[in-house]
Amino acid sequence: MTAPRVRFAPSPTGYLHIGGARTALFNWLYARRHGGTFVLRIEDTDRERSTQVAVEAILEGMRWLGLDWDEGPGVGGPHGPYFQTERLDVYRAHADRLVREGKAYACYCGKEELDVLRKQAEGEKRQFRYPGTCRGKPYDPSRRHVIRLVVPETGATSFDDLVKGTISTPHDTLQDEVILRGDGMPLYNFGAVVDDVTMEINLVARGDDHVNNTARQILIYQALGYPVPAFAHLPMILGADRTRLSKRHGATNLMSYRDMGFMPQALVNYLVRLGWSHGDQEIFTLQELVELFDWKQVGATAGVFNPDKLLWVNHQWLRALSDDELAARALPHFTAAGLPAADDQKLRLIVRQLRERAKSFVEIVQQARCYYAPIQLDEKARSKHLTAEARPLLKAVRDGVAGMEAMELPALERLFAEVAAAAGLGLGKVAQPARVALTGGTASPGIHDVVQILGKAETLARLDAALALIG
RNA sequence: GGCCCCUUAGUCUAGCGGUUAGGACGUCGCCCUCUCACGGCGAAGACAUGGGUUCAAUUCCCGUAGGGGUCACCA
Repeated sequence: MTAPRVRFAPSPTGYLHIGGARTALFNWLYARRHGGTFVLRIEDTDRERSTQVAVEAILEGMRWLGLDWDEGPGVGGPHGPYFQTERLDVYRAHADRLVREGKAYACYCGKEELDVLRKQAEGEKRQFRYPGTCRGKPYDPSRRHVIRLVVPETGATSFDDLVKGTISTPHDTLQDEVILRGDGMPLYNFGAVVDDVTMEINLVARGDDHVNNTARQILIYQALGYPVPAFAHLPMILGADRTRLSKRHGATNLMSYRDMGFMPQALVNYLVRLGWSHGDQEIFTLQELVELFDWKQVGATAGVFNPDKLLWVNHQWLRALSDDELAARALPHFTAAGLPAADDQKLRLIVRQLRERAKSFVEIVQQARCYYAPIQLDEKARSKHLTAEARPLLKAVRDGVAGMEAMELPALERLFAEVAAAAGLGLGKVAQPARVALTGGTASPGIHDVVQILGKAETLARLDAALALIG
């Protein structure tokens, strides 16, 4: 088989969203799997909505996920330019040829008059189709016009989708489509086809909201006399209510997941499993995915985005990190939260304890807050554990710690055990009050670890404060 | 509404004519235990529905219902 050339062609009208990221990922995986080429093309012909900021945001998202492109913005390539607005002459040339060959024609109908017809059809509960008024009219470049493709009225166009199987579209549901606007801008279907042809794309993989465009595009390929590529339409990602994923369902901006403390590997892992599978395996590295990816395993059904599962996947990735890596990656989130953490031994002790307890960097920060800021004493925890009965126990722990040189785990374990034994109580009777005094709450890593993280001075200070509080 | 696509537990999925319908997230219970996690064990929970085809349908075909997508001088 010839090496695949695939592309991801976002329009820069906003940030890179979850769905787009998955489309890009599948394309990238396919290209890498077969030693093909992954092209990034920016479809910015909607001048109203396209922005440079959005272009940057999309590139940033791609880089964050680790999806590098072989041709496109920044890297160039032999089929450039890769911004559609820089390719207007290409579309014009192709459109002119179609007009010359009688496969397309200039249409002088105003938008307003067509809207009237549209309304009328709507009123009669009729399907509106452009009536072909300008078919056969002579070409007059001096009048403002659009270019329409001559679409057959009978028959049907079908294709074999790599994920959905054979899909057929009757021509009577189509119309003489506009391929070039009055201002010379190509319409989506035309621009995409001309670019895919000139960029030698041989497999088009995109969201299945494009299924209905495919027949129209195939008609354009045929009018142009070019080979039709293969198609793969990926099912949509839905929200919990099974409607198209949107802001209402939570964050759809890929990069906001970075800010929420997710690892890019986790997003890739989760996104690929939403619609693709390899037996019972849940966790995949990018390398594994490159080796295993296959359209055959891509499901045809839309999937609901499940934040809980994403969090679980993220946890799997997080806990697999070494202490050093985990600390380094978590640090920016501490800083963002305004906590004075540094990449030091203390941070490493903290992340070592929190890797099993926190599923994201943000959760790590939440759970580690008490080691960098004054404790926020939970009232229920205080009334239950910082009691008169607990006072002598805390005092004993305090004095024990005061008498120790360094905060070594074995010594701390001995201390807490001795205090409990001396009082004839279980370890919990000592540990819980101490935990509340030291962290402000009832949930934390092992009490010895907490003391070690806090260090001698801070431990004593917090214990004294608790003692004073009890009175 | 027309057209197109989809349909295994709450969710993601395995399955590709004969299985006690498997795994994962989540939920619940028990164990471990200084709390919380982690881990271990266990439980509840699915083939939308009606017809065919077949010795045999979750699996193949058709209808119905439900869901999604799309019907622009947007992409």
